[in-house]
Amino acid sequence: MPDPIRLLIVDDHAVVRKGLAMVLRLESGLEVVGEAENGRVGLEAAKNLQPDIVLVDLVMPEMDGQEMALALRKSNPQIKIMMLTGTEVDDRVFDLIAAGIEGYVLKNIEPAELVHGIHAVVHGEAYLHPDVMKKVVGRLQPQQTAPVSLTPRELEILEYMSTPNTYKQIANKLSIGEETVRSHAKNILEKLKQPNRAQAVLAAVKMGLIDLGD
Amino acid sequence: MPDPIRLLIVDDHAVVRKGLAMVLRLESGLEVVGEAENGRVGLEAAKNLQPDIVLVDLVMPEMDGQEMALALRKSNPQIKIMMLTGTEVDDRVFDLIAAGIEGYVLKNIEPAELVHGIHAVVHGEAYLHPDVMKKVVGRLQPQQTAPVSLTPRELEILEYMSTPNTYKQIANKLSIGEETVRSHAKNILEKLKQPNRAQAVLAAVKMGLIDLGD
DNA sequence: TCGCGCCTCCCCCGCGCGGGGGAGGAAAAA
DNA sequence: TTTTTCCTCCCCCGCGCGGGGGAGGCGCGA
Repeated sequence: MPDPIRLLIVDDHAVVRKGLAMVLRLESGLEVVGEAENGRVGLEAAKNLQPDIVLVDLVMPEMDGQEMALALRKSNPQIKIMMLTGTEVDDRVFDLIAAGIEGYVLKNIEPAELVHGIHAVVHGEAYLHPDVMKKVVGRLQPQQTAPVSLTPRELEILEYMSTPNTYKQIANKLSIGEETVRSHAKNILEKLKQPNRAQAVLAAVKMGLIDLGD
Repeated sequence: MPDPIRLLIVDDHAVVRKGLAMVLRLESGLEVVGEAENGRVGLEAAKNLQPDIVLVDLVMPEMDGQEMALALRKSNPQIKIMMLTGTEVDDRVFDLIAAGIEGYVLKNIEPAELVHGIHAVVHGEAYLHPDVMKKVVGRLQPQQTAPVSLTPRELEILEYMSTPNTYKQIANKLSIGEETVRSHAKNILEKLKQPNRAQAVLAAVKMGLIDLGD
């Protein structure tokens, strides 16, 4: 039997905190080494206790889960973080994921599933609640609802607009006149309601019309 | 007890296909309604059998899993798709996710976990194998390795450069001279090796220096 | 003390680009 | 057949921007 996973619970609701601790203490392989009632206290506790993982409630007074997570990630990046939140999936999940937070679960999760997630996160995996994952995956998928309708030619021009090519160069590559390209570009800017080429390309990326291609 | 989930298995290796079918048949709530040995046959079978979900091997002769998945998604979008693949996570996972494939598991998955994933997918959730999810999440995370070193001020200017603001407007917002902004911009373009503002912003997004913010 | 990086500001030049028009032809829809 | 959409091409104008210089002040580390 390996060393138990040392975890810290940070939640402003005592009943939730205690309940969570009680449930998790029943699990072999887990050791609740501390509790905290807000982000500020939790941050200090994490630094002192050096747990393997911190369960943090997202909404808290004084210092919320997001703030704490970002601060903790900065000061002690080796400590894993699992975010807890209510039933609705907050949009901040994307900021948190972008910041490298490994776990994100809703409070309606089954204890067994939470334990599973804790193990996954401690072992270096990412664990997202199904609802969260769905949302994240959905974000990855291009919006199939295209509020803007670009013609095939315009879409083609738009892709070239995301390259360093000038309109003249684009024209040459497509074997059409520069004025034609400029004409398409004007229509594209109007359709996308963007003031210039740079913004149009950015907007197009957001809309999934074109991709970065890495 | 609700109606069992009707599933179709598509894999070119008979032993894998049969084994999978046998294991899944043991599960109550699941009904293996068909098997196919490649994408072309599988596609026809799916259209005829109208299963709830199709388990598709990614690598197959004649028509591979990706082709089949895309074709099936087009013809019968209500049929869920779960992709099976070897141990390594293929880069095509991103294309598949982008195409709206709901599931993606590796063949080393535990049967119980697979059953769990099947249920999840049929119920409208997305199910990705932990390794796959890790890779996907990793893609979402900005690269922390910054090969280019911009000064704090330059980074600030760069963020403004991703907005419709002109240099003069940026200058006003920062309460500095327009020439100063232009000067920073010139340095930024040089450091990023980008020919113009649009490319610089795109490159910055790719490098994770700035985010789209949606 | 002497650099060196950073922030600040200035000049000139040329051109790419956005915005305002218009026009013709081909193909698809009405 | 008429109308509409799309692609093609043209004009003018103003200005934002990229590229080439230079310069002064400030703080920090050598």
